[in-house]
Amino acid sequence: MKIYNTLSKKIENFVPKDKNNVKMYTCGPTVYDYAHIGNLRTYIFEDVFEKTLIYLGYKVNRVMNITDVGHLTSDADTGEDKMEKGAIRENKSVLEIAEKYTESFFEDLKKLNIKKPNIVSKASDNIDQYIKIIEKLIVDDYAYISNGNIYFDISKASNYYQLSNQKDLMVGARDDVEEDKNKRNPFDFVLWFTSSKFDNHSLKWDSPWGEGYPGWHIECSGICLKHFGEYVDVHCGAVDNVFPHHSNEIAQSEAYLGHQWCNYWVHGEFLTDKSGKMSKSKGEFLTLNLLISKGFNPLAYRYFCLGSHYRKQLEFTYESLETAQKAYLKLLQKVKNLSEVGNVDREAFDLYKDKFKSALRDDLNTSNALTVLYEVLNEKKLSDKTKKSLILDFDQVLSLNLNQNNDLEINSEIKELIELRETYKNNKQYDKADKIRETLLLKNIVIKDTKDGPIIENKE
RNA sequence: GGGGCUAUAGCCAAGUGGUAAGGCGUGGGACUGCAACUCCCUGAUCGUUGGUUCAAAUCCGACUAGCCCCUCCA
Repeated sequence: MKIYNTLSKKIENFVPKDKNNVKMYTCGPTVYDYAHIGNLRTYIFEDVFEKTLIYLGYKVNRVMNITDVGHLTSDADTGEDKMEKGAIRENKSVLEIAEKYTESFFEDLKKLNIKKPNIVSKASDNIDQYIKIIEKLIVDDYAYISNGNIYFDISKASNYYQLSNQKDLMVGARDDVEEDKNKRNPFDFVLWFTSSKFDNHSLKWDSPWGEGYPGWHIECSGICLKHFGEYVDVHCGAVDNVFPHHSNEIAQSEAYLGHQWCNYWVHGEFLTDKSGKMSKSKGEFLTLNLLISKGFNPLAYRYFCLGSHYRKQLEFTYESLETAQKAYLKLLQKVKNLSEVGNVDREAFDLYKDKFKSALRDDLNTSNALTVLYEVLNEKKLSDKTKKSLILDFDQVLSLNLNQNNDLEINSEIKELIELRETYKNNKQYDKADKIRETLLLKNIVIKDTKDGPIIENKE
């Protein structure tokens, strides 16, 4: 398949190092608060990516980290730990915070039909691994100690600019970030914090450099190296990770390994709103549960994301989500209406499956993939059976629950009501007939009059 | 200040040199007691402006607008 590689800034052929086995690393959440739907967009994209690879015949081994320590708002001495901040906010321990939001994160993934990665690893479970890496980096002179903290020395990494081409660092581009005076070079980043920074930090571990905790970037490198060894095929995240997070990961990992490490870097774009990037501190904090409480189907949000391209910013408005939901429910309905009779036309099946594959193979063009789905649905020459098998096949990647059946249980009471309504209709007693329709609706049953008599359906 | 992205109908969006896919919505029609469902019909010359070319939404330049990153964020 073809995929855009941030490393080369080109669409490239994706070729794993080991034939059909793909090693995929995806940056996970920092679990200090609920995920907002912008965060979730990235996980939807990664899910589609993983499922596409599987659909195309690859075996995918995927690792994701859960950041429960070390993610600071700044390296400077005033920088706060996000986890610690969350704990204070909710008057809970850091561990409780981590547990609570990890759980809610995976609940969100489940609602969006996102497959859980094979391996999920907590940052705090891999301290030994970070220490091992940092020790070697110090020995090899890639890292130095300053004011108790260990920093990676960027001047030693010749490959540092390959990912972001970032050459001019504007220190303190954000007002709320202060410069870390302990660094030799502003690009240097922390590998290990010691107690010199925060005496009251609740999570700390022994290390050769004193009690402390790891920096944010070493966490992903550590977990990735631990599970995948010397090479990883593809590393994903959102665009804001390109610099500094992923640039730093490359620097430290390749310094540690002594050779090139990851061939493909794939990044998802942001979900924005009218004012720009979606964030937890600005504007409405849009969680998946909030959307659900407003009557949206989580999979309508997935459909909304699928309609766009992962490398394009997508602006969220309630209007467009409503449009997506309407289209999604309509799609479900149409698939539901397909009958199971007839045979599958193998030739047509293969033809459309190829089309669908081509769309995905083309840098995950999900929008075109959906178009193929509609093409199948609207093609008059195809039997319902063929359509249904194709659509269910596509749904392995799309994961839109298109396989819902319309198997509604009709008990005798309902049957009688329907028959009674027919009688009223025939007698033109429409007010009574409509009353029955309302009664059934209260039981979540929708009745529709067709040429062949009334049919009933579950209310969506 | 440095780095990068985007700009196609009301909305989402495909398109990577040969005279604009698809979805939603809108309007009209068929069906219906009404409604819903379903079906049919219905719209844009592609931010602006130069240029390259027989031919450009597609390539090049300028401009305009918006967004992102530069140690919180997916």
